[in-house]
Amino acid sequence: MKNDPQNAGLADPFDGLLGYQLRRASLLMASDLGERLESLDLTLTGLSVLLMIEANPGVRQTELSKALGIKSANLAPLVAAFAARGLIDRNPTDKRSHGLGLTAAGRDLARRAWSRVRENEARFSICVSTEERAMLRGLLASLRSVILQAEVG
Amino acid sequence: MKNDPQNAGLADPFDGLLGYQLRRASLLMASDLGERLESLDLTLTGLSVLLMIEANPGVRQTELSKALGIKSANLAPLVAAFAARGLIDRNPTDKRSHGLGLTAAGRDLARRAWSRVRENEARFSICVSTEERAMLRGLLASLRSVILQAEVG
DNA sequence: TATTGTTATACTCTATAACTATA
DNA sequence: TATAGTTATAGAGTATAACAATA
Repeated sequence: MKNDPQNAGLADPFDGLLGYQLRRASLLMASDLGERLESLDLTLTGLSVLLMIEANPGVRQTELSKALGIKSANLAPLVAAFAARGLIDRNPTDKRSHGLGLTAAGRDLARRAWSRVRENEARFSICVSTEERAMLRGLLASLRSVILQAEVG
Repeated sequence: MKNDPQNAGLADPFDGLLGYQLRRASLLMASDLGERLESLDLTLTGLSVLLMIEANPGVRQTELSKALGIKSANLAPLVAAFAARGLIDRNPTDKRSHGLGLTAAGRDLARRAWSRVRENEARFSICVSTEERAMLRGLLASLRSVILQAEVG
């Protein structure tokens, strides 16, 4: 595992902070998954794009951009690179947008990527009971509701 | 809040994944805190450096680098910039290393930064009961033990 | 020889602004 | 006018390699 911080002997002033605890846990799992994806030539962001297209065939880049929290300006080169690798195809909807879908090669890569994702989940899921997992999902939903509330109100 | 993903109408293939849930929650809180720190001219990384020095006066850069998971090559310019802003001083220990400490200006900035951190925690902590927070801390500890076990064994 | 700190450099991710073409 | 996609560019963060000074 790359870059796991070790607080050997130092006081950790962030230990009680929710945001810091989330960040540490998130970075640990992301680092492990990132390593598992290297041999597939996929980054975490690339993975999210690939699997989101797989789950939503015909999706447009603007929709993808909103769903993944990636600026459309940053999504463009990712999609272009996937197209260049023969992983996705673009079927025109109107003359300014395309519906994205996976090619056979793209579906095959997605299948192998899912396998790595399951390995990653399995490695860490032994730490988390079913109840804890449900709690996490509830926490995330609560966090997002706080945001939506602030933006609308 | 910048870049909060909105899965409007799209299937979310990652919804059940622990790593993805952690990532989403972590990025939400980090984004909020990052905005609160802008007016103090602090990034999240800069904050962690400042507060770690505050909690560990006399710490050397190598120790700081290990504790925060920042390469010493990347810590050097951060520390230099803080010194240039008059926030930290460097007291020589031997002739190749210095003990880092906060100046009066640094302590004042740390005080204001802590206030922003508490605002950030308060905004989201209404989502999390004391029991949930304890579970989260336990989860993080479990995750890290999985890593240490794999590295040693 | 190993350690501490530094410089140089490159790559990824993310952000804004400006642009083209189309609706 | 607004939308879809793209290009250019800049700022963080992080990675490795090479280096000087010191232990």
